Amino acid sequence: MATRKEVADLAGVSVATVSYVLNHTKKVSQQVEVKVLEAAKALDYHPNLVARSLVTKKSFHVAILVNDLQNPYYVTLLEGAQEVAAKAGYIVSLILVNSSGSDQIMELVSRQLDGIIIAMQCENEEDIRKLHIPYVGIAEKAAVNVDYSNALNEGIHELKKLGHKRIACLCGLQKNTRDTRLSLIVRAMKKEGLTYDEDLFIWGNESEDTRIADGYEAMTQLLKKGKEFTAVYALNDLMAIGAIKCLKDQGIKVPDEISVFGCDNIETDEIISPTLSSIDVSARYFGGQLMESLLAEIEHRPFEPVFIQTKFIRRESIARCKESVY
Amino acid sequence: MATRKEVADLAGVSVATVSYVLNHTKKVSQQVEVKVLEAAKALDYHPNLVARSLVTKKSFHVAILVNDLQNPYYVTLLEGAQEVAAKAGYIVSLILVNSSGSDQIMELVSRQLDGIIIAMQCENEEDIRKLHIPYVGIAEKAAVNVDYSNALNEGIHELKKLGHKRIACLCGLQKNTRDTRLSLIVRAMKKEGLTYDEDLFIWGNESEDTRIADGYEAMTQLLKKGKEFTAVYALNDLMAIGAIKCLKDQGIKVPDEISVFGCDNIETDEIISPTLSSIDVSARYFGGQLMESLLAEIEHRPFEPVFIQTKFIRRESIARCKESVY
DNA sequence: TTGTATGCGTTATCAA
DNA sequence: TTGATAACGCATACAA
Repeated sequence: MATRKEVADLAGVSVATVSYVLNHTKKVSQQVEVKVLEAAKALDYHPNLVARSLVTKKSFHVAILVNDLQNPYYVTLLEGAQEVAAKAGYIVSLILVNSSGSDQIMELVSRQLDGIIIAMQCENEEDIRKLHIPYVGIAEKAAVNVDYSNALNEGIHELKKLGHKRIACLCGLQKNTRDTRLSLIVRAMKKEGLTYDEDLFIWGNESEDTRIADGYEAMTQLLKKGKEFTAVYALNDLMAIGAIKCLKDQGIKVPDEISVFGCDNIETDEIISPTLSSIDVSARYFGGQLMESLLAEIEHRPFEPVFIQTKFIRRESIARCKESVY
Repeated sequence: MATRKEVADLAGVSVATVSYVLNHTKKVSQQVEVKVLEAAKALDYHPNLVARSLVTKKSFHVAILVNDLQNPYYVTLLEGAQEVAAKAGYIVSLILVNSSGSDQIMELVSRQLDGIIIAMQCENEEDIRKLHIPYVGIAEKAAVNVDYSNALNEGIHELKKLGHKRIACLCGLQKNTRDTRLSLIVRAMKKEGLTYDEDLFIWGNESEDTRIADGYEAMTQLLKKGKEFTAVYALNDLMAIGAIKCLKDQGIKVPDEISVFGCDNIETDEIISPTLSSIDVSARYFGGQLMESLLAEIEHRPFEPVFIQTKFIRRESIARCKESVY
């Protein structure tokens, strides 16, 4: 690996001059410029970003914290974020946060990371704040918000129109977790004059019980209650898929007897049978905007808050209410 | 951010001594040890890994190159790799290689990365070799191999037993791409005395046409040929899922008229209907072992080559041949 | 056992 | 327009 000094020597100039031309940081004469560039090319010189980081205190390195990469939603979000970062010259590292713990998180400050995106329901956001590193999350109201209200209202309205009166909800998260979707779904139901029954809300045990198996489990619990319902909203599509599987296993027909819809509009929705109604949230765009806002904060640029609109996508999993009781 | 010097001052020792105790690199007296540790804790000191990298020339930073994160197979592989890396103190960055190009790859040198995992069908491996950075790929024979032969033999044998004679193959990759699975499937067919018909092999156009839509497209092409076949092997499950969708759309019943099996054993296999027969490849373990072998190379440790065994998983998508013709 | 001093490859400050 | 040279925070050879 050629160093800057070698380039300087070959070009017959000082290291400072090499910096000037390579970083376009000061005016240099045409003569030296070409000499330096030629020398750099001849030596196949690549600047050492580690050394640069040491003095500039900027690493152009950010991290994304995820805990459920098996959920395609987060993968798409990640793709969107990575793309934006790459375009801006940042490299993004993936931190899979699971049981193992937060020692990995403390490392992020040692590594001089410029910023962090928290792409998960985060319990210990406090730990991250203490790092004094710029970060953005997906949970709270922030610079980039997904506005679920439209789509949720639409979904509930659609169910109402089809005659559904008792709608259950597979929440995925623990009770009392503040999640926009969950408060909005309640509001949407009230708005449509539907009876809101706490017993039809199934909560998760862990911070994020939102996988297929969790949907299956939640539906099992719901059925066990023996309460009447004719439609189900699941926090996300994976849960909805699990729930449908459970209903099938119990010999209950979807959508003939129970209508189901989820959220995220993942690719699988159109593959399964019945195809799954869902809410499209532009996960890729969301991820991209999250990164944009993070980079803006890092670079002390202003960032205009963005509100991402959602859309209800009706597919086969929803049908007219048959007034059947479970 | 407290620096090592501040810790030294507070503890009343030299910076070298601080290094000695923090890195356990030299014997120090109990006295100084506690003094240093206390000072470090008091100042909430975190070593600057960037500075360390500059002198040690080790970044504990590796990259994984992927081009299709929408394929759960790669996600699982990534998870396995990341877990191993994290445990060894490495941070892993994700490089999404798409059309945009390879400028990102040159950056990896500048960032002093310790190693690279190429988790994709790679065209420009040459570019990466030129970086003179340790790397491992998934394509070629290497330190860690997935032995598909068992599972493929099993799969073909199973089909043979069920009366299938003409088996098509959706290859996903471009013709002449050397892929273990594709050469092995041919061998398996010959071994079972099945007629091998080139016309029943559908190739991809791009370097990796292996998504759901590609499977759909490949099956469309296959049907258009009008050649007889009663079973299909798809390079991976996504393609198989696309193929089944296509067959359904054409009113062809799976598995009653056509049997299908894929490869990777992704979660969706058990969700769709019919459930998809597949080959389990322990993607998580594979990813982990890839990382192990990379780290071994980086740290100049010996690495015992590993051969990952595969298993054929029979599910609903395969049934007795009805001798129907398409 | 502990301290001093040098270098890692940059950027940046100040002179020239 | 260019060049010395001092940081940046750490590791380490060598001295003490």
